[in-house]
Amino acid sequence: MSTPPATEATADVAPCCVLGETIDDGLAHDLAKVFKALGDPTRVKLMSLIAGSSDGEMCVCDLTEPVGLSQPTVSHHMKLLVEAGLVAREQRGRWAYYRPTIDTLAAAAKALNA
Amino acid sequence: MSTPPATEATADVAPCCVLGETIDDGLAHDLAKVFKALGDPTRVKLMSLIAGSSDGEMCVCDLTEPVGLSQPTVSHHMKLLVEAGLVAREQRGRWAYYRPTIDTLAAAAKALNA
DNA sequence: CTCACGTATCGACAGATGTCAATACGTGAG
DNA sequence: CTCACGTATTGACATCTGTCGATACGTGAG
Repeated sequence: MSTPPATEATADVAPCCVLGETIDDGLAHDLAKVFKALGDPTRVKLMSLIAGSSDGEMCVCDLTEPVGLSQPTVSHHMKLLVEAGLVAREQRGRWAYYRPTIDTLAAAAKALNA
Repeated sequence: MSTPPATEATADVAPCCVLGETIDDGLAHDLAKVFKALGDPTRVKLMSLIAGSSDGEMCVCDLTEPVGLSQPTVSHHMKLLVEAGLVAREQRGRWAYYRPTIDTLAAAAKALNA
């Protein structure tokens, strides 16, 4: 990426959006990052799988089969979800466990209802 | 696209998503379509502009300047938002007015909390 | 009808994105 | 330490996406 060195990592949606006020460039960028992370059917499925799991968390090894993609690809998608702040990653032993951060999506959606 | 000829036009999010149940391919596709439409800072701004306007609706001519893009580009973005079911288009005279359909986003977000 | 004007479509192009195979990294077991 | 195994990174490639200029389409004014 020609990534602007700024900002980054777990874009946290920001406070609000008063009626009649237009959101600024930075907020628009952060919101878009969250929505873009969910703008792929595979990642939607991943989110659904994790959210719907009995423990509320899953490791990569459990996710590759349901979505039918290679391990590196799933790992890539999970990284995007983490960077968007939609899931949290926790390393336990050799496994990486992911759990949803549902508030992020709710906050992003709320910011647009304005 | 190698687009499946099926489905299409104003993807309407679908009913639900019970806890413990994984969403199917079609629903994942529809949800992704909605989120992808908001996965661009320009479109986030456009949504915000329209939602925040006093009349609750705006025409393309009022949108080009705030986002600083050409008319064809704005028209293109609006088309995507319409196809995602996030805004409704109404032609009145020579102008095309757009108004938000906020329920679409709320329903999509809800489907993921599952 | 003809014209002006707001909007949509087309063609083109640079850059982003999803995917994989190959490989590197980290951690627990022996 | 060494090895096996789960995960992440890299490099490559086809496709998708955002943007523009040029142009076509539709509608109200004259």
